[in-house]
Amino acid sequence: MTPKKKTAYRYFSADPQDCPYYLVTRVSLAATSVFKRAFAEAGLTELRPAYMGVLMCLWNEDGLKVIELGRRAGLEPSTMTGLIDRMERDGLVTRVPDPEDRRVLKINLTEAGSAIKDTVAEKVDLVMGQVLSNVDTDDLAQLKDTLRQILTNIHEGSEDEPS
Amino acid sequence: MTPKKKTAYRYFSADPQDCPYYLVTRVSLAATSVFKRAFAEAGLTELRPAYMGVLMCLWNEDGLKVIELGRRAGLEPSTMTGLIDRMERDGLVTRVPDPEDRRVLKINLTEAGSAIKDTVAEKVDLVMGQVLSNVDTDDLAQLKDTLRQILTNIHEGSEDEPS
DNA sequence: ACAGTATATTTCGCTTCGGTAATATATTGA
DNA sequence: TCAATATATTACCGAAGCGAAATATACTGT
Repeated sequence: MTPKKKTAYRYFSADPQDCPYYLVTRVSLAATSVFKRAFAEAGLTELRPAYMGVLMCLWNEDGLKVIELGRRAGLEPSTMTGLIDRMERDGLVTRVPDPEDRRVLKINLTEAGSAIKDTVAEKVDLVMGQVLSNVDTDDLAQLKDTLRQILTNIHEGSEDEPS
Repeated sequence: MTPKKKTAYRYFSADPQDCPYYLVTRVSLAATSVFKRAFAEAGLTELRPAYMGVLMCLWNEDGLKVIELGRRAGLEPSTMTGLIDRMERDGLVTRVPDPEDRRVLKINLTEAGSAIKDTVAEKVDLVMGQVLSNVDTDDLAQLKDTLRQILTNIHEGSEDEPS
């Protein structure tokens, strides 16, 4: 009946709203924008969205080295350099040489970096609450599970597979 | 019993794996990386992940103006300029002045830009299939719904609300 | 001891994105 | 007609990220 099978793409769609990649990217960028504005409005001029990941790691455990911070925040070492540069410039962290291993620099919170913790935590929680309004608990849990599954897929796919 | 109520954050968590913002951002960047490598391996050296949104719009309807492309791809006009610059440099599109309105430039696909459609569609479908393996249809639909809801929340929140 | 390898960090170049301001053209109202 | 306003695009700047290569230090086996 069908002389030539029509190419049936499962994921390729002309409608961006139907493309998971488009949606994920858009949400990521839009959320970043929201955080940026929220911080500015709260007078947290020294705080940028990208700092959050690093700060949350350091509030939990101060003095981590660059690589470890990158691992926890999901960023490449080369990305960390610029990020730490800006955070240092903005007075949130300092680089402290490690006497035990002269290759490593430990990243330490400054007074200011420690002090803003509660303010930031409140603001982040508030923003997340707005962004996630009308998303019930189950759907949120489901969202996180699916995203984690996708990350697993990607990491497995990029591993060296033996012959 | 509890003399001072402990601050119970609903979303603020020290564990990135539990933070929706972290997960969404990570998936977006990781997926971009996968596309980049896949295109390189397929010999599509002139194609970068960011081009996909624009190309998909143009394959659907050629000759759109910059602003309209940006609206459909979810990008600011100022972002479009550099993107179109690179796409033009890489031989995928051209800027054509619109005689009806001398402010606008219509973006047209080149021969090369049209020609790669099928190759790209196949590759994208393949990559998406790998990235979304172990994610069943319902979960994927749920994921998209939730992400769309979040985008709606963000856009509503940033609208000018009357006094 | 030392050559080879591994690890930590940086440097450099590039992409991708947003925000603000400038420029050019259209449109509209008085 | 012409001033005010609106729209389309670009220019410029900074942030944020990746990847390859360079540099410095540490470790390991012989």
